[in-house]
Amino acid sequence: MEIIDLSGLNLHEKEQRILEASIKVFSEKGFSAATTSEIAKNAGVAEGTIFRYFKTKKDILRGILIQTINLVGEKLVIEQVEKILLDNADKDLHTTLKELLYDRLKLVDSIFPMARVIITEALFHEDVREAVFEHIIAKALNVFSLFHQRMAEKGVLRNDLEPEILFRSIIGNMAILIAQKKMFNDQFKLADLDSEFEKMFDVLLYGIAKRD
Amino acid sequence: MEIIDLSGLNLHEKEQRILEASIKVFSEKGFSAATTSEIAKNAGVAEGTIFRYFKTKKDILRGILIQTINLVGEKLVIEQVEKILLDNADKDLHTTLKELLYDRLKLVDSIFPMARVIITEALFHEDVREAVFEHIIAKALNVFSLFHQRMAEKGVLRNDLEPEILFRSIIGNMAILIAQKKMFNDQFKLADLDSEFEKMFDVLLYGIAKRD
Amino acid sequence: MEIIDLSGLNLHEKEQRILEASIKVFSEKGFSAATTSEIAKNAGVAEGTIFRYFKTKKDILRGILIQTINLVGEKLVIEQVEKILLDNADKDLHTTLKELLYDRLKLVDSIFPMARVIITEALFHEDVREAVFEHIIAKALNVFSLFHQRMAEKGVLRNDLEPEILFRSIIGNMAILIAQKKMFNDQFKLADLDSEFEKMFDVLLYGIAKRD
Amino acid sequence: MEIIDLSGLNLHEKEQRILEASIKVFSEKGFSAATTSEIAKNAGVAEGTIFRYFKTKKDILRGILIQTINLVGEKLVIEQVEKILLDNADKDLHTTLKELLYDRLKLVDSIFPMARVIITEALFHEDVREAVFEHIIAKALNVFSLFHQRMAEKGVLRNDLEPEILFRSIIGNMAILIAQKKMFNDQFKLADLDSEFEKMFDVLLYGIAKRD
DNA sequence: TATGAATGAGAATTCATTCAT
DNA sequence: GATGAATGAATTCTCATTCAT
Repeated sequence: MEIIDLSGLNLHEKEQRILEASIKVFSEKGFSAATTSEIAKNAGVAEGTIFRYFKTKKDILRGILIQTINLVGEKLVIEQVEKILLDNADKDLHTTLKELLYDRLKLVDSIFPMARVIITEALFHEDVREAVFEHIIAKALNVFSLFHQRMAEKGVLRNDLEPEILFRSIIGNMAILIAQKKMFNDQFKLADLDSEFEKMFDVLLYGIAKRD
Repeated sequence: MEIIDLSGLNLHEKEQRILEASIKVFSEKGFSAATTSEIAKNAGVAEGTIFRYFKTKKDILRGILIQTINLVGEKLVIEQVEKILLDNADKDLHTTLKELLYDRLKLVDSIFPMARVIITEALFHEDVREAVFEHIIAKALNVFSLFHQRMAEKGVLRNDLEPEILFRSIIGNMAILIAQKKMFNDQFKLADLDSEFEKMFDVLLYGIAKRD
Repeated sequence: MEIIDLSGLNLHEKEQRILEASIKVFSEKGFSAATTSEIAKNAGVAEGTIFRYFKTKKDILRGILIQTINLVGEKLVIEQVEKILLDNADKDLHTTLKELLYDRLKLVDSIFPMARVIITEALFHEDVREAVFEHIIAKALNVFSLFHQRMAEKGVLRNDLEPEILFRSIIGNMAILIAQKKMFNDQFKLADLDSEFEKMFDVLLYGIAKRD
Repeated sequence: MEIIDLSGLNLHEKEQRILEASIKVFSEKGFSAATTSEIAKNAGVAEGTIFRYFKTKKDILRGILIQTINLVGEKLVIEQVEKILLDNADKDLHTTLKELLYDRLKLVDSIFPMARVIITEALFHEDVREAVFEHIIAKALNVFSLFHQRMAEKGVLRNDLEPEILFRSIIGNMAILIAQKKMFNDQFKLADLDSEFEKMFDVLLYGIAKRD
C-alpha cells in the first residue's frame, strides 16, 4: 500500500484550506465531477496555487485520505483505547459500550462529508480500499477484539461467535442509521439522532428475534 | 419524481448491449469518470450509436436506474410477497425468513455492479435518492411490514419495536456483509457466502449481547 | 459555371417533396444549420430516401437553385417580355411599368423563402453568385435594357444614364421594401403591400429631391 | 431585447483577436459552417482560449454584434449628427447630403465583413433583427428625420412623403450599390466607387423617370 | 510564493452518408 | 425503390496542468 505516506503532516495554511474546500466539493459532486477551478474558488486561492501543494488532482484525494485516516485513527481508535482502559472501574461495560458507540456515531456524523468522499472512491479503487482497511478497519478491529475479549469475560458480549462477526453487525447497524439520516431524512421523518440510536442499540444488542 | 418513466421497456438489442456495457463501465469507474467511447467499445457499437438510443450520457444512467428499479422491484419485492403467501402451511416462519433473506442476499450479490452505480449516484443526487426510495425502499418496507405483522403474531419477531427498526437492522447487516465480500474479500479471507450468511443471520436475530 | 445543369427537370414526386421541405428548412435555419433528418421529417420520407435523389446535402441546394432559376427565369423574365410585347397598344408605358413592377414585387414576395436560401448562399459562394448572375440577373438586365430603350424613346424613362443604373435603383428600392416587410414588419408597422408599393414607386420614379 | 449588454467593452487583446478572426471566418463561411478550430487558427490562439473569452460559439457572434452596433452606432449615427450641426453655415445642404452619404458608403464598405455576418444572422434570428433595429436602424432613422426636416425646410428634400420613405430609398440604393460592388464586381466591371456613387446619387435624388 | 491566462488533450455530441433488409 | 439503423469523422466544449509574470 503505497498510496499513503503519513509522514510530514506539517500542513501549510493554504494547503489546509485547499483540502477543506476539496472535501466540500468532492463530497457534493464526487471526485470526477468536481473541478479544480471550483475548489480554488472555495478555497479562496488561485487555481495554480493548488498545484503548488498537490502535484495532481488525484493527490488532493490522497491528501484527504491521509487526513481522514489521521483523524479517524486518532479519534476513533486511540481515544477508544483510552476509554476502555480508563473506564474499568467506575462504569459497567454495558454503559461503556453504549457511550462508546454513541460517541462513534457522533464522530462519523461530524466527518460525514469526508467519509462520503472516501467511501465513494473506495468503491472504485482497490488502493483506496487497501489504505482504508490497513489504517482504519484493521486497527479498529484490533481494538474491538481486545474490547470484545474483556466484554465476553464479563458476560456482556457473546463469545460463541468471532469478534469480527459482532464487529460487522455493529458497523452495519451504525452505517445504515447514518445513511438513513444523511440521505433519506426527508423520506423517513426520523426522530433525533439520540432516540434513533437507542433503538438501534437495542436491536444491535438483542437482535430482531422475539425472546422466549 | 420525474426521473423515471417505466413505460416502454421494449428494449432493442443494441440498447440492451449499451446498457450492459454502461453498467460495467460505470460500475468500474463511476459515472463521471466513465467515457462514452469506452462504453461504445464494450458494447461493440460505434460511439454515435449510443446517442441514437440515449440522448445524453446522463440518460444512460437513467436507463440503468429504470432497469435496476424494474428488476429489483420485480424480483426483490414482488416475488417476496409470493413467497410469503405460498409458504404459510408447510414451512415455519423462521425457516421462511431465513430462506427469504438468503435469496435476497444472492440477488443483491448478483446485481451488485448495477447496485454500485445506483448507490454512488444516489449519494450525490436527490432525484436518484427519491426514485430509489419510492420504487424500492418504500415498497420493500411495505412488504416487510406485512410480513413482520405475521411474524410478530407467531412470536418469531419482536413486536416491541417498529418494523422500520427491524428492517433497518436487516438491511444494515446484509449490506455490510455484501460490502465486505465485494470490497474487502482479499483482506478478510471470508468463508463462503453460505456460512457467512449463517453467522450474519444469527447475529441479526439474536444480537451481539450475551444471553442470560 | 458548372453548378447548374438545367436539363432533365423531370421531377419525381418525392424529389419535389424533398426540395420543398428543404426550402422550408434551409429558409428557416440556413443551409449549414439545417439537418437532413429534419428535411426528411418535413418531406415525409425516410432520411435515406433523400440520398437516392440527391447525392449530397449540397446537391439539394443545387436543386433548389436550379428550380429557383427555372421559376424566376420563366416567370420573372419570360413573362415580362410577353407583357412588354403585348401591352404596346392599349396601355401607356407608365402604367405598364407600374403593373410590371407590382407583379414582380408580388412574385418575389411569394418566393421569398426560396429567395432567402439563394441569397444567403450567394453571400458566401462565388459559384452560386455566378449562377444567379448568369441565369437571372443578366437575363433580366437584357430584358430591362430593351424595355428601357422603348421607355426612353417614349420619354418615360431617363436616357441620360445607362439602363444598368436605373435597373439598380429599381432592384434596390424593391429589395429594401421586401426586406422591410419580411424582416421588420413588427418594428415598422407598415401599411399593406399595395400602398407601400405606391410610395416606393413614387420615390423610385421621381427621386427624393424636391422638384423645382 | 436581451441579446446585448453594451457595458464592459474593455476588450482584452486576445479577445479582440478572436473577434477579428471570427469576423473573417464567419464572413467567409457563415456562422454555422465556421468552426472554432479555424477561428482559433486564424486568431493564433489555442482552441480552448476561445472559450475563456466566450462561453459558447454563439457568444462570439453576440460579441461581433455588440462591436458592430457600437462601431456603427458611434460612427454612423453620432458623427452624422455632428456633421449636420457643424455644416450649417459654410456649405449648402445639397453638398452636405452628398458628403454625408458618400462617407456612409465608405464606412459600410469598410465594415462589410462585419455587416455580412450580421445580415446573415438577422435573416434567421428575430433577436438579432431586434437588436439591429433598436440599436442601428431606429437611431439612424431618428437622425435622418431631423435632417430631413431641415432639408425639407430648405426645399432640398421632398416633404410630400414621410421621411421613412425617403430613408428607405436611400438605404435601398446604397445597399444595392455595395452589394453589387462586393458580390458582382467581376460580372459588372463597375467603375470606381466614386463615380458609381455619383450616378447612384443622381438616381436617388431625381428618380428614374424622365423629367418634363 | 502566488497568480491566472493559456494550453491542448480528450470528452460528449451531432449529422451527413451508407447499406442491409 | 424505400427504409432507418448504424456509422465515425468532425465539432463544440471542458478542465487539469503549465508557466511567464
